[in-house]
Amino acid sequence: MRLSVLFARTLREDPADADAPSHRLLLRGAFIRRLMAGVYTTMPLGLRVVRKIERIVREEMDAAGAQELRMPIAIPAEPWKQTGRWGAYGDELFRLRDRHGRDLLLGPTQEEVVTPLVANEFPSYRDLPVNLYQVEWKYRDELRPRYGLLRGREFLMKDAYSFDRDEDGLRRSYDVMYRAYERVFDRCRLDYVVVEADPGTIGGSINHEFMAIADVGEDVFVRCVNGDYLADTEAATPRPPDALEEPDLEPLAEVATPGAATIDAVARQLAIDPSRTLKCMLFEVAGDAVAVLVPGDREVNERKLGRLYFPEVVRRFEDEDFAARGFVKGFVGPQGLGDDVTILADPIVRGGANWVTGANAVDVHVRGANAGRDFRVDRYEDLVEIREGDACPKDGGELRLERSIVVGHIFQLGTSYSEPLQARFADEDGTERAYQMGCYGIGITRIMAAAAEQCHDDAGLMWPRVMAPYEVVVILANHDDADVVREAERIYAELAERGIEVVLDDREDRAGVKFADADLVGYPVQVVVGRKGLAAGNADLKLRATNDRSSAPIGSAADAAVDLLARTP
RNA sequence: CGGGACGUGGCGCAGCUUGGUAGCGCGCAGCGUUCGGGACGCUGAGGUCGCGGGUUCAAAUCCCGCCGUCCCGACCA
Repeated sequence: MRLSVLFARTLREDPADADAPSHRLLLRGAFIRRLMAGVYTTMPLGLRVVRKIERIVREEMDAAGAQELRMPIAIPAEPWKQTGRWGAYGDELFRLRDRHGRDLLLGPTQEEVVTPLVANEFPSYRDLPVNLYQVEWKYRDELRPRYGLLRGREFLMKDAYSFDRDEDGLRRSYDVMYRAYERVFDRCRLDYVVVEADPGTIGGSINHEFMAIADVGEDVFVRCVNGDYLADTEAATPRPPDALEEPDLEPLAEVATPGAATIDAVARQLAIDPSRTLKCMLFEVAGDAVAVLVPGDREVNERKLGRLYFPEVVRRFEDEDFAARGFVKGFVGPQGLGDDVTILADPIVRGGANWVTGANAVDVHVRGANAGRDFRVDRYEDLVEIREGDACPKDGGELRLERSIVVGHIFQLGTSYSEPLQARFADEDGTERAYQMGCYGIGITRIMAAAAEQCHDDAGLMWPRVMAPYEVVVILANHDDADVVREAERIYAELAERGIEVVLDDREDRAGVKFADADLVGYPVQVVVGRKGLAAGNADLKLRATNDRSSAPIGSAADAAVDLLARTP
């Protein structure tokens, strides 16, 4: 390819509405162009990157025994109504209606298509297991698209679906995919971690997230500095401090705290650290009141609480609840709560004594409240929001919060789709059973953005070899010099001949413009052919990954480029 | 959907407070000089000032409504 004809105009300045490095650089490098919020045209350079990622994914899926097919994007709503997702997916679903008034949707994921399909085609246990995948554009009307390709409303995803006879089979299929995913992300040279994710409200199914480390990532996870613990913030459990050995118990005493209805106000009035206070949060679960105790400087993680009571819904007390039960908002303390209130405490509370907490009366708190003596704790449960610096549950090491981008997510679905869709196969004993399903997603366009986040410097992108749009750029530094042109053309042809993906920058621009563009677009290797180098019989090379420059005799410039390419990550 | 900011040639911005001929830089086209880290000179093309309404002799500028975009939050493969 010659850059003089390539449909790619780089931008000299940062676009005003791009903030994240990947968004900024992909726009500037002419990989993508925005059409509307969260929807982008993939330009020729960008499409080459996408294709390369797809190829890696396809190779690993095929190697794992999955079979590629291609399912429609515009799909009927009926099966979605059966699984309940027509309603549950809410406004995120792109809905449309055909001329006959039938409801359709643009697929955000394809369980409702693939499941009935498999039930029709493979109705016997002898057909199983089977794993089907596709690489197709997905549509989700995100609440807030952002960061360019990182959260788009249209995005390219590889989605795979496994069907097994039983749970053992599902686990085997899942393990195979888990390992295939590791190979995909290893080959993509991503710095990533795998975490067992919050089972959430899907129903306690096992699932893992593959998360590429990036500052702009939307998902926060914790990692022990000693490297032995990784967890999603929604699942992370800090090691509680040791219980006090022989606490010097103060007497319980009331203290006036006029107007101090917040932890901060109480701490200020009494001149104590917020961590000395005991926060008592009230929730309503199935008509009963639940109190959660955490130190005043900590937050309750309501997702953890929700999981504890799933499928019951946990709701934070509102003003009416306080009024109805006679609690004083801002002055609630556990010592006054009756037997009808379940009192949960985070284990961290064991490490403290002589708490300052509400006295269950307006403008009054108490000092010296102690568990056991002054109030009871029905159960200790992990309910605290993890934070930077907490102790690792495994070795007590310091926990650090890091951000990441979810590039892959795999689930053991079980029968949660096959049951409502009545997708059953005949088992060996003749009975009908619902398929045990797994689903496995990889965000192709998201990998592209994540790689851009991880591989760039001030000058531009630094693609790993496997996803670079082209491997080598031959820069013709003086387009008006016949010798330079001849040598550049020769090296370009030789590299192409050797199967290297190469572009020739034959534009009539000054050398500086070409150098800047080469750095911006991020070709792994640059070969500069110009008058200056030629006078010494050399071509000059640059390895973008390190920005190291070198020279090679013009006659062996192609060899030198190939050698350098081999040194690109 | 809540909070914030912004919308002026392809891109980045000024002009708006105090209404009166629509500007600058980059890019684009032509000519010339330059030519290994985003050159310079001259000439030129290109704009419903997001859209609609209102005030006014007169609106990019003031008022009302809407739309769009980005950031934070809620939410989420």
